Amino acid sequence: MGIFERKEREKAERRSLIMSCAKALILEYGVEKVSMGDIAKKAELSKGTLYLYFPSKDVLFKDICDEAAAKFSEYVESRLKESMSGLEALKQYWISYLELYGESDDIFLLFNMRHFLAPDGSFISVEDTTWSASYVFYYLIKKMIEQGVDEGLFEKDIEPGLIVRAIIGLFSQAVENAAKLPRTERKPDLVIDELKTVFQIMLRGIAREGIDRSLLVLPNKKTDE
Amino acid sequence: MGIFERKEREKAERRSLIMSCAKALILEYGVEKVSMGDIAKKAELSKGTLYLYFPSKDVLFKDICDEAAAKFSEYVESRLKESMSGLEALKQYWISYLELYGESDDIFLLFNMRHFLAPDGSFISVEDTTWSASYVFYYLIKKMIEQGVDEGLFEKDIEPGLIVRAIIGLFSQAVENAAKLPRTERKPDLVIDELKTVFQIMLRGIAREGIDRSLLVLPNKKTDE
Amino acid sequence: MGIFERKEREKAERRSLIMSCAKALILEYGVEKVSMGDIAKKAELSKGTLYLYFPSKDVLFKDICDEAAAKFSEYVESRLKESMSGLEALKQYWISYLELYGESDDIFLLFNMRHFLAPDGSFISVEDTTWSASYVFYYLIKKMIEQGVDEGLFEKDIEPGLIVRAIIGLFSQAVENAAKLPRTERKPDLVIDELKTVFQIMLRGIAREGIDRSLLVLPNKKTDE
Amino acid sequence: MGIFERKEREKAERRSLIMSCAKALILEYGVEKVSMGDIAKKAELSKGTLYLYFPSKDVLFKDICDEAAAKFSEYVESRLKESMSGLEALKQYWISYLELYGESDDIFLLFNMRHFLAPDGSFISVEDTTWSASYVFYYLIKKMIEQGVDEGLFEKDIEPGLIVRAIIGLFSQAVENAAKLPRTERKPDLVIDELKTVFQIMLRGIAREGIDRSLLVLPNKKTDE
DNA sequence: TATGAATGAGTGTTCATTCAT
DNA sequence: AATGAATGAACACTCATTCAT
Repeated sequence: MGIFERKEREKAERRSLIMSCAKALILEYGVEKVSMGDIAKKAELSKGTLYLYFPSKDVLFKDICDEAAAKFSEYVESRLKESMSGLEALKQYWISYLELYGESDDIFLLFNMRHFLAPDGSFISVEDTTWSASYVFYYLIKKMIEQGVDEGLFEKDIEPGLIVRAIIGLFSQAVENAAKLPRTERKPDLVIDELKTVFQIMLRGIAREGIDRSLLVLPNKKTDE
Repeated sequence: MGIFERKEREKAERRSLIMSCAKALILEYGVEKVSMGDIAKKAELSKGTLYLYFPSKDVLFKDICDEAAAKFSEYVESRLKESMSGLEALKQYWISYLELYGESDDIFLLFNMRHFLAPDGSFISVEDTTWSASYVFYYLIKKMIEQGVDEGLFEKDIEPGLIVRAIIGLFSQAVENAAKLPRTERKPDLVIDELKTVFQIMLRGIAREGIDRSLLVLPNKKTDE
Repeated sequence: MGIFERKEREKAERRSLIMSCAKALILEYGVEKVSMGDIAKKAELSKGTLYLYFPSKDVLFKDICDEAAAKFSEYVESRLKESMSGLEALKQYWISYLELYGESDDIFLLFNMRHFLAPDGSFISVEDTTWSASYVFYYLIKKMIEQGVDEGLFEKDIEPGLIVRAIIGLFSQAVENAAKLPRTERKPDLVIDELKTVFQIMLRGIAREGIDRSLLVLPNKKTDE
Repeated sequence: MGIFERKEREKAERRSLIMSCAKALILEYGVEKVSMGDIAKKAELSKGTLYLYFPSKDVLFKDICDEAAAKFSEYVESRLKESMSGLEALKQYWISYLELYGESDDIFLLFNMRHFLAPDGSFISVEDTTWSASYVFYYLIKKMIEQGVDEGLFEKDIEPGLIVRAIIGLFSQAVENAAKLPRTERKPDLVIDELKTVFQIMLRGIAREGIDRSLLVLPNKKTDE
């Protein structure tokens, strides 16, 4: 009975090895430039073996994307509390982003690969099958905004879905642009600053008239409130 | 004396034919997927002929992009008046967008191809050489926003460059996502609505506190003042 | 009656223009790198026009080669006198070579293009149809050597044809190698020196035993005897 | 334990198959005319497969050349003895040439491909990096000649390097010209005879005055000394 | 006669995918 | 399960030659 489990575990490990090698290469060279051969070499496996774990390059890349999305979702969700207001949740989302951005490259992949993997219009409808994990992610933010609306912080007539898509889009862009630079030239702080500013502008833009803007200021690393 | 002109015209027409076939294919399948062979087939020309009009694929694509950008720039600029306030100019920009969006696909391409042509981080710096016509375009909006700041409409501490990049980014996304849909499923009105909403939110977000939001409402097709 | 002649003359001039443009390009870039398009551009003619004067690229190149050979042959022949001994004739050949080498590039082409144009073994048999002018050229030297044999200067049992081919081959190589260098780096004097040395060695090698080697020394620019 | 070796052997065989197909085509049609497609077809492999064994056309051709040069060098070197005089060594070189010429086509390629691989003037300087194996080959002969000079057989004032280049050049030509003929019409004996004569003439030409020419006669197949 | 736009087979090279082992 | 050799279609680009004008 132990043998089967070990096999399963080893299989999962291989799968995971392939994915992490692929991720490393994508981050180094960009999605378009990475070939199955490159991944195989990096993973010290044969090209054929890759196809034992993933039916195609597209699926491999999609899975990477999903995993990153799931990881981020979990990260955020684990830090949310029932008692939080919509705004607090959004701020926590931002902090999670900041933290994960510093810690791991997954956040990069999550947004960087969107164009490769979402060929059917995520701006118009993220609600589709290919996003799977991202789906959860999308709803997470959407719920925060809806809660904000309920709590009277945001305008009643906004479409939360649309806002989420815009936000995700802006985040994606920041990452993509950063990713296009040679790794050494990336200035994470600059990207983060820009993102923060734009995020804040979005929040202000959807806030009810008369809301005190100082409430909408995003924290820098830890909520200092 | 007419013969030379006719030849010139025919040449220009072929050039234009190639460009429009390329555009159609790009809109249908995305920049990355379109090959010179595809374009040749669509234009019912030989591959070799393409190279009579464009020295390389890159130049062809760049020309398409420049043309679209130039067209839009001109369109907007021709409708701007010295006397306009920053806000009025921005509204006029929006109207031009609306009108051109209905008329031609160029606006699609303009944004859709950004990734192909600006491989060095336009979010961080749109100010690069490869954008040429887009360069003008970028500064156009930037000036409008700066004027708005001067006129006391927008917050003094915003970075206009950053805002422009965010706006351009959002527009690009909308277009890209629309472009990814099978042509038949595209709902232009939906895209326009989304865009309008997001644009308005951005404007609200950068507006000085206390500014009457009804001033920032974008027109639907004609300025209703 | 003048009209026909003028036309003929103009035709010949065009032909000649094309050839000289082609020659210039061959000398600059090497035979393999020159295309019909390049030649047309240099001659300020259309590609089509080239085909009015030459049925194919091969023929054009062959004609260039023949012309150069003819020119050299004439040059040498015009300087030969009935009264000359075989050795004197050979020395005169060498002088002609030297002089033409300094004056014009034809000598370059003559040998440089051999490989392009003589795909049927000139070492084994120069006596073939494609060489035409070179044919004369070949026999010229052959006769000199034969005369040298008759005069008791060279060994009786040598095969003059073979010797000629070897000599031509060595000259060709020198030119080819010089031609491969960027024009600026060519050191004509070096090539000439090498050639002279090798030519002398060949003469010594075929001279009868006991012949005074000082007789076989080639002049430097003018026979100083 | 045999499986790895078999794989290796098969791999080497394929590599060798590709090389020999390429060689056959080069000999049949000339270096310039042979494309990767041709080679693939001849080897009954796909074009892609060729790139499994050689990273580029240039490398494939260079490898062929190197191999031929190495083979010949080895062949000659293995037959040389410390005790040999310069002249004996040169005769042994000639015998090796004769023997290998009869046995394999490599000798053909060695010289035939010179133009492809030494684009920077081997007559002027064979001493360049691209020759690799040929480099050894060149120095081999040079040393023989230098030894001959030391032993008082050859003139003191000759430049051995120049002589080697001339000799190599003549050998190349013989091969090239032979190669240009349709295979059926090649008369190896004729070529060999011509070459022998020319080689002997060169030797006589550099021999000190008064040296007995009968010493310089090259053997026909076996040293008859 | 002269043009030059058009052709189309050709070049070397890459890579996702398959399959016999 | 794992391999990696083999494939073949795809890529951007070139150029000698033709032909309607």
